Amino acid sequence: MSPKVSDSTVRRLSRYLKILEARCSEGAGTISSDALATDAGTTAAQVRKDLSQFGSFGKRGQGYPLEDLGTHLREILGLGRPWRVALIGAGRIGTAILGYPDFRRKGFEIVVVLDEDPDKIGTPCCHTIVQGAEHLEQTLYDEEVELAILAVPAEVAQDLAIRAVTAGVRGILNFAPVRLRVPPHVAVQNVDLVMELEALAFELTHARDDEAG
Amino acid sequence: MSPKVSDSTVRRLSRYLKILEARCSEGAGTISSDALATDAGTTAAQVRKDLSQFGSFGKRGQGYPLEDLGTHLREILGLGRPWRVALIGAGRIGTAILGYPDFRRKGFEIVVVLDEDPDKIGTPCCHTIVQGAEHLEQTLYDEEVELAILAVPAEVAQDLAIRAVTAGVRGILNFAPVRLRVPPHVAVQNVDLVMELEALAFELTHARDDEAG
DNA sequence: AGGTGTGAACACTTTCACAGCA
DNA sequence: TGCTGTGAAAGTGTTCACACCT
Repeated sequence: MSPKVSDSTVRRLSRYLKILEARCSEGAGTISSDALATDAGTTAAQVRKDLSQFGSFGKRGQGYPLEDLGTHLREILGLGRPWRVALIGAGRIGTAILGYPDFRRKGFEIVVVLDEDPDKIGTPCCHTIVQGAEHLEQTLYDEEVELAILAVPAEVAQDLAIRAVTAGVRGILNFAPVRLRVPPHVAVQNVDLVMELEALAFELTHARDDEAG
Repeated sequence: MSPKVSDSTVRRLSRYLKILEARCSEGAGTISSDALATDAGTTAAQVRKDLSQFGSFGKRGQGYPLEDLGTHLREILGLGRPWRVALIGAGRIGTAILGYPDFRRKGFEIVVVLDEDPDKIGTPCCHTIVQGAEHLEQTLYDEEVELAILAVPAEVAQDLAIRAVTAGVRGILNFAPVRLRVPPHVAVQNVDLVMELEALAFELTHARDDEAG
């Protein structure tokens, strides 16, 4: 039933859903693959291929029912139920993330915030109180945390990742610029800002060449 | 001379460079494609293919000279010279970025910080003073800014992006969850944290299926 | 032997084109 | 007629295998 879905497809599904939600609030009832493609910055054929991997959600001659497709996409992406998330590291990036309202809106509930800094422990931080990291395993296990956001210095990232996995975490969003070594059943997504800037630098440096030809 | 380089290749080059720099400080003189691959989480053949697109940097039977390859990679990625960067938006994410020391280390100098909040304007913020956004175009032009980091609410992102482009910016690192419409010569890299979490949710939701078969 | 550089094979993704249903 | 769903074609990225240099 699930014949491997590529990462790029998943990213696009995510984008489609956002577009649907925007249109839904405008009250339209249906959307064509062409319109979706334009908004998402891809092609109509791509949209149809992506969606057809999971079922036939459209009506020929009409397009896709907005609300219906939205529900399906949420189900496909695994957003049909809330996810319990731990934020590990309440430094600059960590607190920035905590203030981000979109997470909760999409069903990602940050139920634990951990930090090693004694000054931060006990501090209220956006609905939650910062806890120490000594009992990380127990806390994450008790709170039934499934996802962890790792916003800690590179030196301690690997250690904390393993401890989180021990506590039952199966997915990690990693902001530390290191390649985490985790068991195969654990999913990791890396966010490396320096790498993104380097990609920009590369593109701009080689722009002249591309234009020629 | 430059026959299109894929985005994944650029990301890997970035990783290779980081590994080289780490090894360089340990004082080793040479590294094999196999060792580089292991550290980078890819294959030896992939490493050689990636590098061979830009030249022959290795010595058969020995491997790649550490320092030499590092210099080449920096040159390839466009890190041979510093980049002047503007941070647009000094909110939570903006200030988190500003505190990130790795940017400067890699040659990305944040020379301007802009925000619309009157309370923030004039405030010192990590070596820089926050300026108002009214004269964005003039300021960015005067400071010869080439890259912009957009850390503002989604509603104003598109407008500020265009204004930055008008001021001569050719690359944008965008944190707002919107698809920016910019002229074709402008490079955009998006960082959408909700999307990353959704990718994790998808993977975990479909994990059972994958293991079967 | 040891390890790079590279064409050829393979796998995966995107685009095309059109049959088929409303 | 309009737009979806999909096999087949084209395009892109990765892996293999081996010639070749030290």
